[in-house]
Amino acid sequence: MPPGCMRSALLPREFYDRDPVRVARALLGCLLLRRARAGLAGGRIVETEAYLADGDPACHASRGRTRKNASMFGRPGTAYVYAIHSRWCFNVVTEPEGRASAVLVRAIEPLAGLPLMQARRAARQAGRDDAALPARDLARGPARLCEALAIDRRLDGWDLTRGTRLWISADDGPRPAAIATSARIGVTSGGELPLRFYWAGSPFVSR
DNA sequence: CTGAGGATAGTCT
DNA sequence: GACTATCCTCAGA
Repeated sequence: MPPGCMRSALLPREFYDRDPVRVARALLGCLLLRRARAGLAGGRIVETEAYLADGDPACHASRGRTRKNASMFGRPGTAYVYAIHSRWCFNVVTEPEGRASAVLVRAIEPLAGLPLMQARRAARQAGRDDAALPARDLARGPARLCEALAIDRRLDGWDLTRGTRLWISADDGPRPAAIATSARIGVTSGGELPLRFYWAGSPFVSR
């Protein structure tokens, strides 16, 4: 861990209690951390996407509450983890409880627990080459990120402000010199809204 | 009970 | 850029 991590501060609930676009931008540069029995792993958030409570068909809560998206309706700072094609995606709930907006964390720059992340990622690809994956490929993309950090449905609904198991900290390390914007990746409904944000120039961004 | 669909990623052209 | 494996949830009958 770089020195900056030592002075990192757990993000309070108020951080998440605002519109998802602001949260998505503010999360760039923050540290996503995961502690499990196997050890600590995590890194710097470099890519996010916002999903809006109003007028956003791509938002999972747009057609009301179901068992699957229930945690989206929870307090700001709650984790929303869902599966697509047998892979996991990790979101942070934003705005006051019941609004059901969120930010999808799409990629991190791995900083802590690289061997652990490599082992987790290699496990799925068992049978392929034995070479360890480069840091760049450990957590580039939402499903890869969850695999590297061992995030699955057991963490759906987890309170990120607790500061255990899975949490996010501010960091006084580098901040993005520029935040790039684009349409969200893979969304079939919701148009071309510029709701994807990423650290311009970072090699750890997906695509 | 059945079928459609999905905020992916790996592979091929 | 296109194709698709693969599986869980949900809506509809």
